[in-house]
Amino acid sequence: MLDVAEELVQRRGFNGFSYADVARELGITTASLHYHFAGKEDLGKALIARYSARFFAALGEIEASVEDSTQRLRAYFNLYADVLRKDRLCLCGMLAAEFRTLPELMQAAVISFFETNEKWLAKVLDAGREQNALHFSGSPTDEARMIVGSLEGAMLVTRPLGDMRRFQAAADQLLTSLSLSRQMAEHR
Amino acid sequence: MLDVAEELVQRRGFNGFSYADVARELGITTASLHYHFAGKEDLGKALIARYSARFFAALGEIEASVEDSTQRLRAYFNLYADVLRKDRLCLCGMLAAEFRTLPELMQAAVISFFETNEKWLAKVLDAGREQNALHFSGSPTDEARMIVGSLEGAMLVTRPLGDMRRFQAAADQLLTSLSLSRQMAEHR
DNA sequence: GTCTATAGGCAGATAGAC
DNA sequence: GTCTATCTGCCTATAGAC
Repeated sequence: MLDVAEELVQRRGFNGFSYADVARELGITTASLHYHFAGKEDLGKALIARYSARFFAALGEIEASVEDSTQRLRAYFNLYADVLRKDRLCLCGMLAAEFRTLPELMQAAVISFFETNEKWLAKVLDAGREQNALHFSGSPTDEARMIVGSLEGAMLVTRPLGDMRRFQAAADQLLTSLSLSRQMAEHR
Repeated sequence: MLDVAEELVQRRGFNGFSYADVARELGITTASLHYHFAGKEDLGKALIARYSARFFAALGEIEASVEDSTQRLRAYFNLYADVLRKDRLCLCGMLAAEFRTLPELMQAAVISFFETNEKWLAKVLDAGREQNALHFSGSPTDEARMIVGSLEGAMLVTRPLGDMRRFQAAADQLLTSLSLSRQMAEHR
């Protein structure tokens, strides 16, 4: 149920799908859907909550299984690539576009997703720089924000153009610029 | 008429506004709107056409009035910042999110916008590198794609978070990394 | 939990008078 | 060009039977 709705939102947007779409796909009626999610806002909140939980769990998984900072970044970028490969946008990236049309509680949940996401990334960046494995000029927070924006934007623009390599090129370039050992160090 | 519709699409998305919204704002009826734009798709096509024309005219203006490559980039980034300052997304960035729900001709027009946009930017980047004013590792085309994605994404994520400085920080970082003279040169 | 049935509203769109 | 009036369809949502 959430699976079907999630796919629809990530592909078509929150304003681009209906209860009827979800119900048809599941072979049930819209009335049944309303039993589980009284209103579309409830469904939306549930979707963000589950997506966030899964995403942050994946971040924890990366921390647990990957030591190297560069490899952690690579794994992090892969989370986005996996979404895009399924011809979807990041759920919260899509909702960010539709932000002005969303109920308040959904807006707050979207903001919270990005803040937590960027906080985790900033931590990884900070640690990587500490170990002299990653190199960037500004604060870890600013760098994290820049990276999240770039990844979300790369997904956004890649999908219409339909060439997955475009996203990969952007991700590779981010990774390269962070890994190059001499470039930024000289300017600190 | 197009002004009102454009604002609505850039703020709320193509699926997030109606003929009634436009008509109300203008003090006319939806029937009158249908006289000028038979269907929503026609309105959408007209919006993209005008937005693209205006955007590309602005690019021409930059070429005509600014010589320095770095300053051209700065002016280019400012086009995006100006849109965001009005609490809007790039029209085609918004439509890229909703891509899967758009009529075919609108999809084609969105793709065309990005291709022309990136072609212009790649030309500026190439010239700048030629003059040793800009520095990047891959092809001008790849770099242009990366920049467009980053700018679109920065707008996307900045708006919900509501802090314009976030976009500026991302733009500055792009500009800085392109301007630094030593970093990439060593790795060519 | 799922159904049928239906409400009430708004969407995009059209006919025809002025 | 703009209007009134209207259509048809889809949307979210609810009542109540099974």
